[in-house]
Amino acid sequence: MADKGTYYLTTAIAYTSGKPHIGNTYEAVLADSIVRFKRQEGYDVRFQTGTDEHGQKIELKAEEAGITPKQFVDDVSGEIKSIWDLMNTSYDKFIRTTDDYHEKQVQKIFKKLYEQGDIYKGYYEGMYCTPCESFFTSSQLVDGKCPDCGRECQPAKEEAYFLKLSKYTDRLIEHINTHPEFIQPESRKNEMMNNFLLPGLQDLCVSRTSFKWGIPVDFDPDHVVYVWLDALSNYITGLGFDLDGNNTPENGEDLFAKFWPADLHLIGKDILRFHTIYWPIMLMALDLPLPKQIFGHPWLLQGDGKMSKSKGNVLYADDLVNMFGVDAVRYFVLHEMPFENDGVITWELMVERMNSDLANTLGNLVNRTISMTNKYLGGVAEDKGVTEDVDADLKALVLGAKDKVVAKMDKLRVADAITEVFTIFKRCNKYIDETEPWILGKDEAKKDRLSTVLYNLIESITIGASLLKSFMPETTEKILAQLNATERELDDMDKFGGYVSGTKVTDKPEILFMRLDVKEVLAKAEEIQAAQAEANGAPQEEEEVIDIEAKPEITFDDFMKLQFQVGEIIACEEVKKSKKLLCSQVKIGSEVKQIVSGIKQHYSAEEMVGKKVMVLVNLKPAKLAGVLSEGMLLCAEDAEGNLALMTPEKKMPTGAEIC
RNA sequence: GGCGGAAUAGCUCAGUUGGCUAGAGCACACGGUUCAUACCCGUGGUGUCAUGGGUUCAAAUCCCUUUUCCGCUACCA
Repeated sequence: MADKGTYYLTTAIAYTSGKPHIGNTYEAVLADSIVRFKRQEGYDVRFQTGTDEHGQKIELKAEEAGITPKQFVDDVSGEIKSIWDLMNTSYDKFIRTTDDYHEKQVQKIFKKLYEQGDIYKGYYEGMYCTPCESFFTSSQLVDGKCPDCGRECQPAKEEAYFLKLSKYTDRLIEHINTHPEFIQPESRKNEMMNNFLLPGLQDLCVSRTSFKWGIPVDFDPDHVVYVWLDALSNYITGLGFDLDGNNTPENGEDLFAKFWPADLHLIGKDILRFHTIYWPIMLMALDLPLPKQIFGHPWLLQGDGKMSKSKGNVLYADDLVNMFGVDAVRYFVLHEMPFENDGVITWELMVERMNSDLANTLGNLVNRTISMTNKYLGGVAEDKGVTEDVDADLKALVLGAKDKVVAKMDKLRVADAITEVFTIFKRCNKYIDETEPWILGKDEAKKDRLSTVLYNLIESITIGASLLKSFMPETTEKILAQLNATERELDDMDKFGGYVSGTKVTDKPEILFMRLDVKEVLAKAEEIQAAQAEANGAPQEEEEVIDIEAKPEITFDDFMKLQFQVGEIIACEEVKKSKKLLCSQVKIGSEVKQIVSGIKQHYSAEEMVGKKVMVLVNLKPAKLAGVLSEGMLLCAEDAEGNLALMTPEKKMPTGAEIC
């Protein structure tokens, strides 16, 4: 096999705040199928994945669980690794951002950038929510309030270190413009350019003092390194990179020298900005070469309703594998994912693909071929050279498949590549109909033709199964074992006839993929959902309790300053410019007030009309999204941010005082 | 609000620089077949290619109107 050079691929490192669902798992499988194919093509491959383990969220989760952050991330990282293993991903390196060599290099990088003036100390200004201990930008606020808890935020500032981005912006724009393949899919390029690069970048905050669970800034111990400088560096620290040039070799090899720059960073489309702007600038500041390509893949979404842990309808890889098997799940996530748009996953769609593609087209083909070989030829198909016109068409298609798959994979069109492989199997099924072996089998004079036909089939399936290896490695093995064939190298796929004539196939063909009944699968899925809901949401449903931060005590006089009345909503419309606001005309006594509320996601304008609600009447009028609001509709809010309007429990006239 | 993208068969989508009767898969119907996991093969669409207009010998493909959906909008990992 030709030596094609090196190929270094990374996935994003998974955040260890909880068990990854099938959407996260997809990325690992996609990456795996790409690197497996590269290996098949003859590249010297390095495949790195891992976990991102720092941050405030983890500190809080660990505290909730009553364990140390390290214990917490050890558990979750282990779970993620075991899912990656379950999915048969062939990573060479599983990095953790709590690994000591990583932490050490991040500290060195931080210090160097500080010393050369690319990182400076300043103040991080923003809106601060005291109970949540979180900073937000003004654009993140919802109606001027904390997006997490809905309470007022105060302008505040915190000492922080910043990475200067402006210095490298022009170079980055130049790089992006001269390397059209750098950002994939290309449509994302515009978003980065128009929203960030061209208007000018704000400097990036790279340290925090508000929590401790992070890599300490060694020369300023009040600070921990914040998120991206830590997380993104994994791509080089995982190769043994050392800032002073003393790279740590692995098995005697300097991997950084060998594999950097990366050929592909495979990430979700939501973190493209960090990989196409901040990471390249960090590398420029370190005077290191930029990765060759960054591909922001689309998401795999749940079909029926939003994924929610409390509903118990989150799909996890292990549940799917239990139901369908590893390769079927791999096939599904790879096949169902279009290139630029999000894909959909449901139990029904899984069953459909499983039955029609895997059981019917592929599994049944292998099965019928082997059973005919046994039935008519005692399990031994020989190439007797008795050909007919139909053979040429079959051979042409089978031999042409490799180049098509290669072309698709070069463009990272993995779903299309799999489809190309399956055209082989479909063509084989047609070939059986064209040649009708069961008729040949009845005529002793046609035995040589029959043998040739079955040989052609076995040879075609051998090639098809070998091409399938990157996507469904276990299936490839099973098929080849049943045919007693050896795997065909990619370079040998331009010749027909590699299968050793006269080999005996298995006399006990195993079913590769069992057909499934949709109803049975859905019934089992419901059991899984119920179990999940019980594990995650049951206590909440029984009796959910919410504790909120206590506000300072007020006097009765303070309370009496507030005027609450029953109001009737007589008209309501959406505020056009806003995603969250509804504008209501509220009749309070004989007066009508206009009130804007952030409840569009919970109530439609139509259903608002006619409701009697609790209104804070003497609130100072304010403009929300340019619309005047003369009061406030009061709502109860649960932990997930769902709102419920307060309405009088008995019939009350509009204008009635609430006291 | 700003920038960008998309609207094609019941469903999911292909349609390269404008050019032969607009395609694939799934689903559905009918026919064939029986080696096989009730499987496989064949046949079947009058689709206003979202809308209205324009450029052209020729437009799903280029330009403009309108409508609807979607993405991004900065420090969230």
